[in-house]
Amino acid sequence: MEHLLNDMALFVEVVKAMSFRRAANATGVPNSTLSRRISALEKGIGLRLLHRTTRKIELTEAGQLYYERCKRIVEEARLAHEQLGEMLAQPSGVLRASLPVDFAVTFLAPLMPEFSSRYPGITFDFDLTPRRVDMVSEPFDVAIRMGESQDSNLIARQLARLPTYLYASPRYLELSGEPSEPTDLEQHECLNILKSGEWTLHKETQMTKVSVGSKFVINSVAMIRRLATLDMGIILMPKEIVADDLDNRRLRRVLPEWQGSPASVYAITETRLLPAKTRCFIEFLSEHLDKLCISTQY
Amino acid sequence: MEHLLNDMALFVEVVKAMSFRRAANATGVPNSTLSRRISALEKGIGLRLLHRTTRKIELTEAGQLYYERCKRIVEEARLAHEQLGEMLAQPSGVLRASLPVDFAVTFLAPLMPEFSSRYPGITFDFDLTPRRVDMVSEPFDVAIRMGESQDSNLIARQLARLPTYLYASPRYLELSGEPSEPTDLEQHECLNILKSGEWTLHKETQMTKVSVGSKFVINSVAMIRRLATLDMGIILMPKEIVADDLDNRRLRRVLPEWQGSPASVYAITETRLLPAKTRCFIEFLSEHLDKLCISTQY
DNA sequence: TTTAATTATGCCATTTATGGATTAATTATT
DNA sequence: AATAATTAATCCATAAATGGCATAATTAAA
Repeated sequence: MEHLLNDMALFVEVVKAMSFRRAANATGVPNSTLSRRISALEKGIGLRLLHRTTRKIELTEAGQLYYERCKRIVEEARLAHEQLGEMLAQPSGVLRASLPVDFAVTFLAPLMPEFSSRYPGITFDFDLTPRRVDMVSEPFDVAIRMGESQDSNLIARQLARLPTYLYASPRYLELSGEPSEPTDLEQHECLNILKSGEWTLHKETQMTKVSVGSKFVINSVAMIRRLATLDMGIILMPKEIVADDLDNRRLRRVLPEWQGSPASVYAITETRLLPAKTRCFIEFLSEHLDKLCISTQY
Repeated sequence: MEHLLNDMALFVEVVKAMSFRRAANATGVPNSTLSRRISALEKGIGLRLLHRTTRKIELTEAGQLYYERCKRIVEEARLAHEQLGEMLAQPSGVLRASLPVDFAVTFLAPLMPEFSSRYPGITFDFDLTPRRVDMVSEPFDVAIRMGESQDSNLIARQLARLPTYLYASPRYLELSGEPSEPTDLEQHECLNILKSGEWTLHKETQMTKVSVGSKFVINSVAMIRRLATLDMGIILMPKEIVADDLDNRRLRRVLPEWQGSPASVYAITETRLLPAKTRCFIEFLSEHLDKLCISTQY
């Protein structure tokens, strides 16, 4: 009793084909179903729409009237879906993203000129407030997170695994001595994001874990990096973050044979049913950050 | 995967209520169904339409766009159905009927002034060609038939059972003698529709059958009646048919204690799903012919 | 007139959707 | 801060729709 809308579409098909059978062939809906659905529609309305003879069908007066209306309605519905399809295919609209400021400044900013010119229809609304994984209540299209963000019922796609390296300022190393083995780090001030107590280091096939300590608990990469340039300790992070400091010799690499566990970058969305703008953004980031990984891996 | 059209309507309801629960209350569709149908719609389109939190829902960009389209489409569909509903309720249009000429002249014609003024929106297309029960191929809204017309898969509604009486011209009775018992009829020229050989006669609780013969096989009531007025035999028919002849003394009743089996009048339609014009016509005939039956029964 | 072809519908086993109660989760209230 | 209340999503037994096949009925062709 509530299939009226869909039956309308079937009715339009039958009338267009002027035959149940041809409509069945055209639509893939079996003729038994067509026949039953049209009958149900007629009963639902209370009027016969088609005069059926075994050889051909004709519209009744009511059917003629109804068809004219239905044709338009079904057509408009098709257009509505197509329009949404374009939204799926043609990236446009406002892209609302929540990102860590350090990721935005270091990785995203350099990619924006190309992205923006490739997808001129997209405008941007970036929120760099740290850690806001509300996603469900906040109207973000996507959030970028670094580290392991395993929030339940959110979709996390890994964009990159950035290799990390150890850095310190020349003056810090002068004062505290340069470590020559990973275990030496336990005697040093190791500035870490949050208060985790263990760094995993790799050298070719070797792997070792060192528990590291620090006076600081800080949730800002920029601040940790700034402290490192002020000779406050050793840091472990992707080289891109400290590229400037390396150029200016404010920092230099420590234990250059060793590297830390890659820092994962995730794009987090509330659903997999994404509009084109979001899909393109994530895809673009994934491609370009992947390149970055490969180019710096070795 | 093919419920898109109906899900559109549900989506509109949910958005109007801005809540699955309220939409469920408003529409009677359980919220579990709403939830599943909206999800199916989103998967079908490939885009999320609603941002759901446990406390409230919001439209996504795509949802906003889609809603504006859907609202209009659903509204138009509702209007289309209402318009057809009016067709059901407000009798109008051309009424195409096939009727026996004798029925039309004798019974229908006198009723037409009242019917026509009660339903001014109806115009008429009467076909008085004898016996055309095509119905399915011919675009008749209704056919009136007298006698027993038990055509399969056509809907026959009995409009009246008209009592029949025996009539003959005074001169015929002079020449052939006046029957005093039903069995006397077997010696007379009994003019009959078609070539049936038996008349069933009633007198209060008595019933008797007489086999009757005639030189004629005729399928026209008018012709039989004309022959009777020309002293050619005895006829058995409703009194209304011969009312004029009775007034003019061209015919008078024979065996006045006896009457024949009632002649049934049927309205035959192809379907029960009738537009108002047809329903009103049949209803009107039924009422007025019924009155006729009762008034003449005794 | 007979034959063949075409079409809508009835039937029934299978697939699919439904709906009431439960669950998980979040907001408003105390 | 903790509780209560409200809401959307999930589960599963039941109900309904589907689709392939057979049938009836009719027209076109032979």
